[in-house]
Amino acid sequence: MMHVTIKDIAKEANVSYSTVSKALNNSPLVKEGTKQKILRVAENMGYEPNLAAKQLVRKKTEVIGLIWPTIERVVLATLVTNISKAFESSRYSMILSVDPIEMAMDTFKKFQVDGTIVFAESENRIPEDNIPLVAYGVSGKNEGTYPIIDANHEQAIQKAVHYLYDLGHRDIAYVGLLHTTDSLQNEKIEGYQKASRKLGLTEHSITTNGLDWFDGYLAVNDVLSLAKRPTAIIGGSYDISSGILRALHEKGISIPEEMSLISYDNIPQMATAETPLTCVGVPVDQLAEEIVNTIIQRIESDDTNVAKKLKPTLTERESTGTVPPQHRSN
Amino acid sequence: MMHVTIKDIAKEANVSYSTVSKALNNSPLVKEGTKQKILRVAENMGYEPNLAAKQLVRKKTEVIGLIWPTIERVVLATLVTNISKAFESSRYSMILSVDPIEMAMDTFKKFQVDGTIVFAESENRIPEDNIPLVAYGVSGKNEGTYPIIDANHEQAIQKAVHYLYDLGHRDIAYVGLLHTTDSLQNEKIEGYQKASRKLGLTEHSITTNGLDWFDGYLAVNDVLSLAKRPTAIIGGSYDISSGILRALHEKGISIPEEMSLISYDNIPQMATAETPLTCVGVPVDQLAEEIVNTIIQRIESDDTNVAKKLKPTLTERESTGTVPPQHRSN
DNA sequence: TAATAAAATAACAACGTTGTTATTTATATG
DNA sequence: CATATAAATAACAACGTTGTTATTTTATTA
Repeated sequence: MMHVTIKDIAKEANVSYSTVSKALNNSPLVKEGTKQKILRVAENMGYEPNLAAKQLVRKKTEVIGLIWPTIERVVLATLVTNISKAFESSRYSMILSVDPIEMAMDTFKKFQVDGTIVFAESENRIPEDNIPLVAYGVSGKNEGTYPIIDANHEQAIQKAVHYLYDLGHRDIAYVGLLHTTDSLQNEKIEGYQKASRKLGLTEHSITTNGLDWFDGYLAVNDVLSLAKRPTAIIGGSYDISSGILRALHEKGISIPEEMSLISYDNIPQMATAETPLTCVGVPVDQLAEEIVNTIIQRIESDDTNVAKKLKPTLTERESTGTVPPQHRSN
Repeated sequence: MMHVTIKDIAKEANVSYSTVSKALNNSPLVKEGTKQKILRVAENMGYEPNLAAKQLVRKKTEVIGLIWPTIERVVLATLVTNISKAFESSRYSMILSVDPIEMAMDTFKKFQVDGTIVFAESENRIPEDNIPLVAYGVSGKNEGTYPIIDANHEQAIQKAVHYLYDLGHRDIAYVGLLHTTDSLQNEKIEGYQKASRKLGLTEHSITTNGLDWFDGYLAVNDVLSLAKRPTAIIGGSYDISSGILRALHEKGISIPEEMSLISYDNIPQMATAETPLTCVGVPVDQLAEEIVNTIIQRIESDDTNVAKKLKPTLTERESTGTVPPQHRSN
């Protein structure tokens, strides 16, 4: 059985194919009665519109391309899922490429996607090919040809520090990747430092060797051998925090009675960790929502809006509590 | 500047647009001289062919859709990257959807992809929508409307056992997810059991609670408290093995002097683990190659080939060695 | 009830390609 | 050198839509 076209429907319904087209697009120019009849016939015949033809005349695809060159990072996987879900309630659908940016752009240009979302790692300018573009995750100075959506990492960690402070903690360690050129990591550290200074706390920052779980795992030894043993730890990412969590369990340190733990990254996985983790960061669903809205807005109103730093949220779970009595400062 | 079409080129080059079309498709029907001229003009004008138009008449897109509903699994991420790479040397390109199968199929049907690859988790039949389809990873009985590519998990683990046996090991533990309905896991266990029986070894299978790294980490305690302490461990997956590795390091058990470790999954990450891991499984690049070839072949010759179980390979690294002297059985 | 306005439908030209058929131009043949 | 043949190019109809313009049908008015 060949593909059925509007002309087939027209013949079957005894109308002209232009009327069919209008009916299928719910145009007010066709009488309700005929519209219903045509719709029914189309349904019966199993009509599927031909995107290529539509595209050829309308020059719109209602498809967004997402470029994700580094699929190995779990946090981003969650974001992708959320973005995909966010598109469901719009008239757009999403396709994905894991190729390097330039290549992916080429593919998407061929497909004539209406817009692209790029998960960018470096701060390098992305060559904009006059397809509306929105980037995620390249902080740094933005020269403003395309919007950049980013979480406010600094503020997130600050929030974490203040939250712990309010619970009575005075010795709070930060475990993450220090001494790096990765601006994302650096922003977090700055948040930690600023908040500590503001609250008059001594800083205990412990560097890891990488961003994997065992990097966090190993760092716990360093934390515990600090001159003044901290009562709370802030983990710089989901992976690092799960390593920390594992190590603490291992050493029989109870959470949150003896040690509070709070993690960067606000993703659902935090709730299903060994001990459900309190965390800070922009919730992924919110992030996804924002990215989707921005690209759609940019497509539909050609709005060259500027970078957006999203406000992080703190989600309280079982891994944090008030400071243990024996450590309470007078 | 508007999009340049073959008609624009035709005007510029003083030929008819049909000649331009032929020239651009390198048809033997146009004289070498004019062909060159046209190509030059096209280049100069920055011509980009319009896929929609081409597609409308040719009914081919030379694009393959990959459906990957469960992006959270790292091993699959590596496979995706490899598949994408494998397509580079063909005339096809690949797009990805992370939507549920039915939804993704719909999107791809709209795009009129020439074929789809599905990463299937369950053994449920995938509704084939007369777009050529190749599935990856649903073992089980295949009723044969589409090819299923799968690694021979059972044979892989058997290979691991035999390899360890040849190194002198007589007490080999298997750490993985037991007692499950997940047929992939079960195949591995069967491999372990069959090989053990064949070689007359006592079985030491330790079940984990899940497939995460800490599941492997935790299982090590069970391994070490077995009546007869094993001299080698087979980890059921990359994640599990990295947990095992971590735990062994932690406990100061040297690898491979005191304990050999071999992992299922043959991915590049194995080489960059704390201790480079010996592993078994079909190498991802090979798997990717096979998947790509199969779908292309199916598209181009409508070959309804049957399921393919790929032969696993053992890659030797630093985590395995001969059995320690004190454990040697006479 | 004819004239007129409004509503519904039909006709048709785009959109940018490919592939088939028709025409022109160059080359070989007797 | 006229003629048959081959090579090169041009013309044009698809492909399946949308949107604009032309036509028909129906409703409204004097």
